[in-house]
Amino acid sequence: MAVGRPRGFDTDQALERALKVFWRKGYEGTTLPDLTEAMDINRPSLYAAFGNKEALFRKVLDRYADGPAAYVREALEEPTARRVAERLLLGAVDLVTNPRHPGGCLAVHGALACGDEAQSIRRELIARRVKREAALRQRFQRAKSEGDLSASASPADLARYITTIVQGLAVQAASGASRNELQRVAKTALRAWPK
Amino acid sequence: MAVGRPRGFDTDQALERALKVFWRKGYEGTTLPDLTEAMDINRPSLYAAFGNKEALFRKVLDRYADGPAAYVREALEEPTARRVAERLLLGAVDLVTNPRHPGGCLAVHGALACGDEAQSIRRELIARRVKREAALRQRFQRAKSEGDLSASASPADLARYITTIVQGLAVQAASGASRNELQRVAKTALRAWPK
DNA sequence: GGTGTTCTGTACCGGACGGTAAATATATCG
DNA sequence: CGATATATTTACCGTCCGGTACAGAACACC
Repeated sequence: MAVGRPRGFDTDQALERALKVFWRKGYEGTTLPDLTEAMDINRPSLYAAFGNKEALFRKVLDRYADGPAAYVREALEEPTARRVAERLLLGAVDLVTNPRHPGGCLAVHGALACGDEAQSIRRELIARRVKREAALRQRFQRAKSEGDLSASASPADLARYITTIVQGLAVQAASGASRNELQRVAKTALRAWPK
Repeated sequence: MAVGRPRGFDTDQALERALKVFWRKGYEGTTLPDLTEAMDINRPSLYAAFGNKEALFRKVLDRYADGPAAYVREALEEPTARRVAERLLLGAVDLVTNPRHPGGCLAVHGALACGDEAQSIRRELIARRVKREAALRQRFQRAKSEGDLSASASPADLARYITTIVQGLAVQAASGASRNELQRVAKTALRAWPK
């Protein structure tokens, strides 16, 4: 066991609570009192354990990707491009309308537009979105070489199309759309899938 | 002419400059110094002419709807549902990737997630998004009765689908997608349109 | 040319922001 | 039992926030 006074709170639980707050209020809209109250720790403890507000948000982002948004990686492992697309869309609907979550997508509305101080977080979120789209494009490329995606289809176009819908779903959920409504959007979107 | 000292600036031009700032930084991310500097007026003049930050933002929203986003109303006047959808999608692409604009859509990322102080603005934006979708649904309903939209099509589903894509386009543009890329997204999306 | 009215400029308000110094409490190690 | 190391607590820092009081400047009216 480590020397010194042991930590009086569970960092994992604290991170989970911070995630919920950032998810609901975005990066800029979340204040340190918001965080310390939700995490039930005081400010110096937060700084000692997580660095600062920005570092905490990045840790929260990783947790988000490994937890609520883990469906993305799972979707990429589906056997066919069509099923990848289906799973991505329906997984997104589940995520953004899950009543146990704050609603919407942390990665989309965490810092879409923001002041100068949050620009670095904004860029980080953009980078993650771009990276996710790239992974999807590569998956569709592979599908093409494997023959389950038509030779005339464009992996880049399809990846961008699916990504666009997923992001649109996040905005819709933030505007109050229901799970059922968004499932129908996903279904409609899939009608555009190449034969 | 009105009595008293005349205003030393053009309110229309000032509003236009405020629009650009809010568009780029969102409601919360925009500070009063950001505004007064861009508008080239001092703070008491801003308050005398526009009320306060929130009232200014609402005026900016109206200007946005009547200016850059006026394509929405025009789109609704297209003769067929299919052409309404086309015009809406391509108009959105033009708007969110117009190099003369800040990029993205003010109504989408103005206040998607925010702190307690901005909740009233967030609700206002949600209300406007919902209203716009309702107008589109009614237009598709009309199209159905006029016969240019298949009897089996769902106006509600289609309206939500198109709205979702438009909002996704805004996020894509904020992530750096090019006009050409998003035009291809719009084209792909239209493949889902009912025969 | 005074007078009333409105706008501009400066300087300021209380409060909230993100972040930290310093003292105290609680553990392990010798 | 010290001695050492880490965590918590309280209290505070400078800065920026949105909003405004007040005095002076520029016009219309009589």
